[in-house]
Amino acid sequence: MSRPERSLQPQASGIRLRETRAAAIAGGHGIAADLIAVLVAVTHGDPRVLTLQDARALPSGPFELEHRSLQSGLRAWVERQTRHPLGYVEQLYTFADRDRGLGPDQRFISISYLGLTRERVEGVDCAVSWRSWYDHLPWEDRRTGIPPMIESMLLPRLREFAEAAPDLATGHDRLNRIAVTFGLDGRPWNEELVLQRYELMYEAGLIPEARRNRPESEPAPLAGDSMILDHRRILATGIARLRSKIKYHPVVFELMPETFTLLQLQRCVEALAGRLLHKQNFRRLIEQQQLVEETGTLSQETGGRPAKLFRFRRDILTERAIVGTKLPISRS
Amino acid sequence: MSRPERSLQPQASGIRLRETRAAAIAGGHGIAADLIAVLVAVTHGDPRVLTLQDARALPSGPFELEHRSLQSGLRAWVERQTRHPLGYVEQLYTFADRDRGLGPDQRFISISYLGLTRERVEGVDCAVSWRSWYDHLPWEDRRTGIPPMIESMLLPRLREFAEAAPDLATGHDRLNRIAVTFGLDGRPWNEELVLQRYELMYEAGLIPEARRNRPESEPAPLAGDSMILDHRRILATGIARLRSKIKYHPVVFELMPETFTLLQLQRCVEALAGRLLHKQNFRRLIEQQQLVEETGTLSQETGGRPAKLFRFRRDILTERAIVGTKLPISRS
DNA sequence: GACGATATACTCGCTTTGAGTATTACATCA
DNA sequence: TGATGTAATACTCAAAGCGAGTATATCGTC
Repeated sequence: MSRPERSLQPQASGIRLRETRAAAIAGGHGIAADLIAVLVAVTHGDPRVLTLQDARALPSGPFELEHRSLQSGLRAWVERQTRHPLGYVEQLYTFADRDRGLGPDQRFISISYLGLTRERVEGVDCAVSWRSWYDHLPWEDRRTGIPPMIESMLLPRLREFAEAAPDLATGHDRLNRIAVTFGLDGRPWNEELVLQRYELMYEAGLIPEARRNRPESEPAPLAGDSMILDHRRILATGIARLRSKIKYHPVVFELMPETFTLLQLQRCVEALAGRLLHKQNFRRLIEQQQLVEETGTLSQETGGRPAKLFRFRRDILTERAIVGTKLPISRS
Repeated sequence: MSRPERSLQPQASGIRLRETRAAAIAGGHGIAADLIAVLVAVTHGDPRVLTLQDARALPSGPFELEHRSLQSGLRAWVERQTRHPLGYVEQLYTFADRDRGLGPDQRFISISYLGLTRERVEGVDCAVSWRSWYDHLPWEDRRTGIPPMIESMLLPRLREFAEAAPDLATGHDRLNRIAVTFGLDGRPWNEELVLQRYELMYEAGLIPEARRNRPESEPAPLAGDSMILDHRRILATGIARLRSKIKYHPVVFELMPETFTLLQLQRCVEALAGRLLHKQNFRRLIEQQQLVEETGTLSQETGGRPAKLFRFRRDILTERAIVGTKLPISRS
């Protein structure tokens, strides 16, 4: 693929960039808007996210006056700079916490987006790369069992945090949050609690980003590769949203090639959810929802019996609105 | 209750306010941030929303530099001006469409929030009032059956819109959207599609707000009371979010008094969902989820057999994280 | 032609859910 | 005082959904 016109962000740190832009804002009442993207692809069974600055940052860019809307502004610079067709795009969250700004007179509003695409092999700037999101949040991947680092490292540190509580009630509360978010004491693991787990660890000081103004020379991050500012938090928000979304809306197909086998589809969902699925029941679910249709051809690359190739039935998106009711609605 | 220090918005139109604020922004690159709130309460079985300017606007205010964060900014001015304790607050969506601004050099970013509270009888400015949200979106209330205005007015106008399509494919697509969003031809009604219905009607020209620069003297709104700018759209977004949320998170209780009967709780959910529920199954659902506990006292005000009074088990919020899985997760 | 690997089909029991009927307990009024 | 209206609560039952399998088919490879 061709080289982008300019790199997504200068090699200088994100902080530096912000200073430059802040200076461009006139007068005392400065508010500037940033767009931040969590761009996701699944390749070789790995959920990946597009990063910059050697995996230290998510792509971000200014929202400018000439943009028609936030979403079109995002599409504009992502597609221009990565030459990626951006399929599904969804707004995540808008932040404007005081500590994101630079001083009392400047303020950054950051609007984050989740985007789904397919990874392309590109000859882009090597600072731009696709990374497994589990590099940044390793405790979220339970496909090969519970990661040992949870028991060996996270939980001891989290329990210390609970014990260091100022009073008994807070301590109990912390222990309870640990147990709920990490599925302890017989509680089920809930893969959607990505943000809750991140926040708990942030409070417990396990996230290096939490310690402000720390010198660059400090020891390596405790748990997972860290990122600048709150980018890892935004990543966690994106993962949480996606893990929840795949359950009631057929967005997985945005991440799949045109045709695929059911096992490939399953592996993709497993990559996102961070846990393994029951094969036969997964097939039943997909088939009864009529989300896919056979192409008529077979894939020989399976190693065993050839698998039927399927394609997503795009018309299903308009045909019915897939939402689940949990209310006992009266039909009479 | 005491009078607020100043009214939520000056009596001049919202547009006027924006001009004033825009002028306060220096230079050519002006971005200003607005906070807009959809404040919901349920009173006497009616879902209500706090409005200003004789129900023509939602409360909104500027996001200022001294605010700690967006959410605290919102809480600050809502609680100060309405003296309402704001329980549950959730971010809805951030807009910055070009036609929301005033010129090529100014831009408004609007961050909208959903807030749940309980209505209070207040001696406030009479321009501030609680209104049934069905005044603005009457087609959304199906508790007493399908509103006649759908068949008599909306559908004919929507079909006209479909027929006026530039080509056959677009026409088919429009008919399909009408059928899906309004549950025609045997399709089920889906109460969550509030925004989709609104947008369809907006495109069809059934929403007076869609026609810009129309003189104030024009005929009354076609369907539901209109609001300034895109406030009705934001209201629709809030309703949609809430209708979806009540199904997997116990937020209804934010709208209930301390103690309540199960029928009162049901009526509240029905008000939000815009449809009736099956009484016995509703009770079963509430009880098996252990969301409530008996207070031990009875309510005599039921008309028939006295009903047990319940209270929400607040501890459930931390005790478990209520989320539903739809993935066939393997347990072995 | 056995073996390993994967795909696909089919089964079975348990739980959940939709849609009832039956019974209980109050207020009101003839 | 007991018939009547109204609402609360208990209980039933069938169908659908879901978790967890077993069984069989079809390839490549040795």
